Amino acid sequence: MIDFEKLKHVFPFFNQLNATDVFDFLAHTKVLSLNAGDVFLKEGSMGSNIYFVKAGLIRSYFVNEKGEEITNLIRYENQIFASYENVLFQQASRFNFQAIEPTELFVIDFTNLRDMIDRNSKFETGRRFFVNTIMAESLNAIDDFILLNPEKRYLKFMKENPELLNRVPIKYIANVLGITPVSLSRIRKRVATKKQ
Amino acid sequence: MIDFEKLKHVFPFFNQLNATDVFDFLAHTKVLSLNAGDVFLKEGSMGSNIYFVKAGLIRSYFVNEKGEEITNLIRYENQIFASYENVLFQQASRFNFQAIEPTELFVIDFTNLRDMIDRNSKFETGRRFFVNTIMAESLNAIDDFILLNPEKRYLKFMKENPELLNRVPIKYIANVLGITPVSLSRIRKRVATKKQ
DNA sequence: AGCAGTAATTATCTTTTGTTAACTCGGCTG
DNA sequence: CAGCCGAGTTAACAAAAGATAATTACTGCT
Repeated sequence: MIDFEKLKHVFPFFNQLNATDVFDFLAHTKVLSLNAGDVFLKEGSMGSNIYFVKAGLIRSYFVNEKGEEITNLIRYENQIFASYENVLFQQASRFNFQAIEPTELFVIDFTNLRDMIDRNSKFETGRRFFVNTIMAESLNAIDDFILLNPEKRYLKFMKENPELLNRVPIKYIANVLGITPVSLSRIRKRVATKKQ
Repeated sequence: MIDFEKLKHVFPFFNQLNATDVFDFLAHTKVLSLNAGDVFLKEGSMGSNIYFVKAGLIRSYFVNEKGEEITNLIRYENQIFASYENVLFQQASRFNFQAIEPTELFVIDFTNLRDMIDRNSKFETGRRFFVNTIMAESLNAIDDFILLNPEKRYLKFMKENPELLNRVPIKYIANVLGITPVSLSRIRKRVATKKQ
């Protein structure tokens, strides 16, 4: 079942919804249950889904010219994500999306959401929240790349996502930080010895 | 005067506007004329303006703890920008915005734009275009930081903005690329000698 | 023209990262 | 249980970037 308390925490606009609104919302959502390793959205595929992580952990990645998988996004509980190409531009997804752990996702079809918005303006707040959240994250990420060196980016990432260290391969984190796994390993050692 | 042909080129939704729509739009825009060096939007200030560069060139920057100005955005003709904190979150701008050359900007108050959208749904297309454009740029920029090393980022930047080299101090470009001006200078030398 | 101030390059040295490969450690499987 | 495989660390070297300072190139100004 859906944990509405968490939803309210994450999506402020939920507080404004009455029972009818909630029913309306639920009618347009699906739940997707995944096993660890499942790729549920493939590079090249179309769609207009927005995902909300109810439980578990996913990553987005692609395969570079050397055949290596490069992870560019990690999402876990109470976070929201989408294939931006799909949702924003009606284009094929550039990335694969894979569950890292057993994962439960809410799936909201953005096209349906648009219908809902037309019928109920309260949902507009939710849509805007989604877009603004992604935008804010993206802009902050860019500023971090401009401002911080890899070590500082790692420290900030760990501060903001302390639990991830035990849940994903470190090489995924290295990818997201824009450095090699070997270099991250050295940074981690450096940081560990610095602390004492 | 406004160059509608250019506007149509940059903003597809303009093609859908009739004379009345255009009049409506113009009633909510202002033109801002700036001299080189003018700071027209200061860190800490509020507002909800979206800017369109009619002519000239601007940058966004902030001052770090060492007192150095760090440029994080450069915009020129037919590009659109805003203080995202202002427009998306009704918060104080984190950055200063300065004209680098004599510059003419269209200023569109986003609050007014919202009124316009309510009265005329065609403008919704324009609003979405603005948001999607910024979003796409941001997401691409992040992928570039993850994927490309400084040299490749520089080459890509120059390919996409060939004219900028002669119009802004190179150190601004270095900032945007997330490297030091000294390092960019070396990269430029390396690239130049490689070519022959 | 001469001067001043800033930008850009170059030089030198230190630090960090990339690359490749070896090695260790667990987990998984036949 | 032995063997395998992948993740993570470590090592060694090359390449690149940061920091600082000196030098050169430009621009604007009087």
